[in-house]
Amino acid sequence: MNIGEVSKRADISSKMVRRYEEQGIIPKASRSDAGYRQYSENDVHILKFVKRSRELGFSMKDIKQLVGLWRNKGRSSSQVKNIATKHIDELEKKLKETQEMLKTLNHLVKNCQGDNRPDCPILEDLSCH
Amino acid sequence: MNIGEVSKRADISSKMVRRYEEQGIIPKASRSDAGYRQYSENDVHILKFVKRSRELGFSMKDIKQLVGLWRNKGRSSSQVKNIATKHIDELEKKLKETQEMLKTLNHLVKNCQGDNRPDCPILEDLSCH
DNA sequence: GCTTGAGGTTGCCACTAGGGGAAGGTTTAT
DNA sequence: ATAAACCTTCCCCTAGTGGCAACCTCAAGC
Repeated sequence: MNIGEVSKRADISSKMVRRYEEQGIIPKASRSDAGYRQYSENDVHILKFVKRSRELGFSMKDIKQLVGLWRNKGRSSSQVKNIATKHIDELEKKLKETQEMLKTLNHLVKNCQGDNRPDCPILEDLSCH
Repeated sequence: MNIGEVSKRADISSKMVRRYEEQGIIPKASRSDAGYRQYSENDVHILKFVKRSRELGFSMKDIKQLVGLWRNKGRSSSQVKNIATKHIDELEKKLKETQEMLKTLNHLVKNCQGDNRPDCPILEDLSCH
């Protein structure tokens, strides 16, 4: 399988497949005589794993570790759980920050007339802190 | 005022003050004979405006427009409101995505024993989609 | 056999909003 | 006079991706 095929099957751009290889997230692909990367069904499976991990917001660093654990039958589930728990903490922090921003922004927008006049509570807030 | 002073007063690194100038977000500073950037109270005010905007999550592109509107007394508050409303929409989209991730992750983590055994529902989820 | 088009290769630049540091000039205090 | 603190520009780094350019290869049609 060439990179175009594996990329279609895993729904990941060829670009990112090469990048994952560079970063050591997926094993180095073997090459054809012409230097084309060659892939197997197993590679599709790994790439789908990576894709699903990205969809859950894991960083590349986390995903590298997760793939390693996935392929290591001697792993402890506690190692996986630790990575996921840390990730949850980070997402919750970001969530709270976003909620704070939205709270303020919604309040400001509600009080802004949005007409032709220049008076604007949004700008007033931004300029006074 | 040199860049160090203005940077302390606005609580923005000197690095970013220079960068905001490059990007046209703040006006180009005049220079001393030695080439040092010179700032006024008004520049501190603009930089605080930028900082507050960042705290509310606005992009640099948005902030450039917001600073322009702030300094333009002929503005319409509707222009400001439009920028803020679009930003709210984007934040809400991100918020929902993060909540979705958290929902899944919390469910997976809850079902993972986190012990010495290799069996792990988190890895099972990641490998099956 | 030759051309054309699709798909592969590498490498470089861009974006988000910054951080770090080198190499060198200036100012200020001792 | 000299050292410390400050300024300048320039380049590289972060994470994750898109896009482009130059070049190579493979398969199909004429």
